[in-house]
Amino acid sequence: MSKISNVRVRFAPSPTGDPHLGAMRTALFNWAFARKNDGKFILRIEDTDRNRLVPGSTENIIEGLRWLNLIYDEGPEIGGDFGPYFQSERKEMYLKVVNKLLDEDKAYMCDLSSEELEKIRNDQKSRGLAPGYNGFSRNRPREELEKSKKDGKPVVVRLKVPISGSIEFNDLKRGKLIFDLSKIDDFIILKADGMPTYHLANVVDDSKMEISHVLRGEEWISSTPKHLLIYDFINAKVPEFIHLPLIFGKDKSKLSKRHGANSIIEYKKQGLLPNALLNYLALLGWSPGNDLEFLTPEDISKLFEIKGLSTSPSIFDAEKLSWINGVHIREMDDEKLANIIKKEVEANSMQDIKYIDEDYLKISSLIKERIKSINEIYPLIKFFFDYELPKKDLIKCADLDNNEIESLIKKLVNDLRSLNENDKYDTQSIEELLRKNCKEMNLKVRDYLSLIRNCITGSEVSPPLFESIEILGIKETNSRLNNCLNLIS
RNA sequence: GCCCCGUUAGUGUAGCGGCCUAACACGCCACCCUUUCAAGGUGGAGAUCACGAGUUCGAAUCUCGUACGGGGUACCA
Repeated sequence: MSKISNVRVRFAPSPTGDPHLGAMRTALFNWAFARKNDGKFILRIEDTDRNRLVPGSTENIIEGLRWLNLIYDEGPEIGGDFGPYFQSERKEMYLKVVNKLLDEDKAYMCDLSSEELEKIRNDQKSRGLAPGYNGFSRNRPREELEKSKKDGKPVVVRLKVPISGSIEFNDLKRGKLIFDLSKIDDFIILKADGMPTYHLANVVDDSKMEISHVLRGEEWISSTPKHLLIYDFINAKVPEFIHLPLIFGKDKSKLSKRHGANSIIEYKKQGLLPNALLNYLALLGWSPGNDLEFLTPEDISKLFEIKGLSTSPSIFDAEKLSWINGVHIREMDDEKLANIIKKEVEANSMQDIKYIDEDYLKISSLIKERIKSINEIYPLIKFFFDYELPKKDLIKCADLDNNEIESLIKKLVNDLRSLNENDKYDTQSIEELLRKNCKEMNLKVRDYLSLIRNCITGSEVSPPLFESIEILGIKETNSRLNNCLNLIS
């Protein structure tokens, strides 16, 4: 596929809460589309609603994008040629546009209050009519409205939407979409507090920032005719539109806290790898067109096509996310995983760390196929660092009594000690020793080894035993075995 | 209510008029491997492609209708 030239796309969230999955997937697709076509990816903060603004959420959005490594070329803290990138800092531009619209009679002021509007709508509903603005101020003289404003009445500016006709656009994925203008109200473009509404600010900015393609959520489809109207009224070039399907929870309702984590900050805390989240998100509503499932961010940015997008909403599946996180962990280099493990140990262990890098490398290869998230690392290898004696009833072996178990462990301790004296021991010699002892006692491998495992790790589940003993060292292993001896004698 | 979008196994997707008695992946079940747990391997259950008409020699694929789901209808985005 040839590249599209001069691509400029944007991710334009409102700072009204933590960045959620759906928003991040929109960001991902925008990012991928930009990268694919050697275009620019822009972050713009749409903070025109001062009431819903949540302090800190802009920072969270930025942190989220950073964590996911969705690097933007222009944005709030890094600037760019089309700034500022906070809508609240672009008020003058909107005002200029609005005034021009007013002068050209393409917009008009209205002094109806929210309460009055509400009353009108309720009245319409009760009479079985479609609720909406009734055009109250559409033909009133401008001076009258200017006076209202001077008198301190809340005055908004509305767009003069044509009474009839239709407007259409071509969604790059969904095809031609046609809307009847008579169904569209004279909607508000400038609020009484002097802030623009989304519709106005969004169009002005996309135009001024020379956005070429708008990839946004499906919830915007029905607003698109409004945007088209504004583009037309201000004589601006219309970008291409691609509407992305929504993401739902298991019960087909909008994704929320009830469905598990929704904020991507929470996913970070849950031990997810950013690349795995990206991989999963990419597969929700998009497909490279074949059976490929393991995708790195680079793969996504190379393979991304509008054609591969889906048009129907998808349901978020935490289990598949978890699975793909496991795949990404397994695909990771041992060195990289070893570093992560080290950090997890530093964060969790009470003891002094007594292992060298080589040990971490070994641990890494032992556990990489046993974990599906970073948070599972420490519980699995805790016994290396913070040993807890097993419960008494874990010191058992087939139907042997305590005396037999005691002599069995004593023998092992002795044998291990002499193995240690011979110096060089490794996984193989440890394995040979244990298997030999097991055979001599006529025990099932399974029974014998689980006794030893329980003693040494304090748990019935652990990474492979022989390797674990090697890493632990024979001295430490024997000390633990002796502790268990005390427990049953 | 009105406007708009959508509908392939429980979930995500593939399919783009004949290769479809519908494929892959997650999940589920069984078996194999195996020192536990995993991972891996093999196999299985699970979809009359929402339903009904039509176009066509032929439809999951094209058209229309219905049902269902969702979105919008705010001085929210």
